[in-house]
Amino acid sequence: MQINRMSVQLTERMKCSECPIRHRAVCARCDDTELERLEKIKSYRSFRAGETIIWRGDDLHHVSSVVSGIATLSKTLDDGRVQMVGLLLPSDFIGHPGRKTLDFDVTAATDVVLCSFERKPFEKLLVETPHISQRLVEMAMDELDAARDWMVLLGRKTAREKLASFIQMLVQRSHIEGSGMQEMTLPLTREEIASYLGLTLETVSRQFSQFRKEGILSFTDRRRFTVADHAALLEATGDDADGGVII
Amino acid sequence: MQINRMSVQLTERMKCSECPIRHRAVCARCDDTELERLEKIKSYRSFRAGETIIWRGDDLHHVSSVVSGIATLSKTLDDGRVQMVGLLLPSDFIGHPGRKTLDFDVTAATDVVLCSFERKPFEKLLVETPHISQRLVEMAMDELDAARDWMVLLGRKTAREKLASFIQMLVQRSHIEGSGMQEMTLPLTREEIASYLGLTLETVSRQFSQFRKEGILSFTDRRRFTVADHAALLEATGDDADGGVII
DNA sequence: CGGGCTTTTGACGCCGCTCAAAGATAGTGG
DNA sequence: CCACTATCTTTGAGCGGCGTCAAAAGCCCG
Repeated sequence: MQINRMSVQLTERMKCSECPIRHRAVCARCDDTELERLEKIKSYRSFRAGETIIWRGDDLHHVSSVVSGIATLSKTLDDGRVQMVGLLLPSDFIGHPGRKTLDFDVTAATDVVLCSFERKPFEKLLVETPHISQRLVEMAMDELDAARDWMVLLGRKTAREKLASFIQMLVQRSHIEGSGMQEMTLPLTREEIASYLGLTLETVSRQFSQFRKEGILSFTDRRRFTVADHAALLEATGDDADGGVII
Repeated sequence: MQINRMSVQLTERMKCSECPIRHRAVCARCDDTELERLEKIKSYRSFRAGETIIWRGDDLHHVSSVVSGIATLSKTLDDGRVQMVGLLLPSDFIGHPGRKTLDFDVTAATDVVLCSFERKPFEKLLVETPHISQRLVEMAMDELDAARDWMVLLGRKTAREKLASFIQMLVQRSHIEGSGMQEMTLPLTREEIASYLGLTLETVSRQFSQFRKEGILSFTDRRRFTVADHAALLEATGDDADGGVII
């Protein structure tokens, strides 16, 4: 765990029309006029890996889209048990229209760049421009679907199935066309993966070792690996042939 | 489990303005004009306890609000393991704007009455009347919050904590003012509760017995009970003093 | 009264947690 | 550039909570 300094850095201005997440983020359906209004209240903010972006209960001054990097949402029980409740990838949205705090911590797992909007003006826009709330419904519904797949994983899957499902999700996500064995990098530590899967870090480590022994995964490094036997990985997820999608 | 006959029954017409869920359902923010448009495409449908309302993958002809009763959302793995992924109470919404199927089964846990809208016209309305999509965002966000609390329960809580949290949720929900020990009725069987909590029905039963032995719950019947020691129940949830809200 | 559910309770075993220690890696400062 | 330290990861040993299997008891409805 790294020290959480307030080292927010402003990134140079970028035109929405040139934004890499333009077509998938909350602004996806906006027309030029709406985009102009968004431009006025937006700013880019950067966070280093390990930094906390938002603490549970903090007053939210911004709502944001993830432009690059990976952030985690997590909840902590009184006695210190932690459960990750969300994984934010580029284009995902942070914020809860109608409320001014979040009930979980948001942390940068890797270096992260956010496109942030001031909350108040954004909520005004939300009422006035249907394209944004329509897109927000879609995104919230998709996230609900993902949350439900995740609940099946947490409630019913074995440690082996959980880890296989997690890796399969990573593969599907980074698999931007062009099959074949490409090297993958784990965006999370063993402890974070354990927190994601409702396991302990020791169990996660043991299951990784097991997959390595079985020739399903091949590690070059503790963070970098390739899927050597994709069929076996799918088999290990416990899902239907297709491999249930998680997020 | 009961046989799932297609015994959908039409309920007599009711004016939206007199609807018991008028102020909390998807139509909460609608003005009279919008309500009139909704009236034209709405119909009431009733289901008996145990009936399946929608099968995973079925073409959706309607989207609906629960008017009365309790419905469950559940997912089944290949080998038969089942995880409940949602519990629908009056005013909750069934449907996924932009898709024509659901990825889970919807089942009536008790007798259920739905207020259903034809899907196509509803989606048209969604684009044209911002009040509906705004309300839908709110509801989806609330459900996401609930799903996240649920993930903590599934991933990190013990059997005892899970059951205590479940009962605490029931108490909070039915506790419509007027404290004191009021008798509660479990809306689900042991098996359904187990499916909700990521446990087996035997473990649920054992934990109920344990709470009875400890004098925390007092049963008059296997479905009816009162909370005899509310402080101890809260203590057993594993949450903060307030008792984390689930859904 | 009898048959089918639901629920309870017991016996037992295993998966994953806990505790512990050593190994690998990266970052820091001399 | 290397030693030192902090962090992350691996691996082992042991145990306990919860799942599995089994049987009996309670309850509802015909």
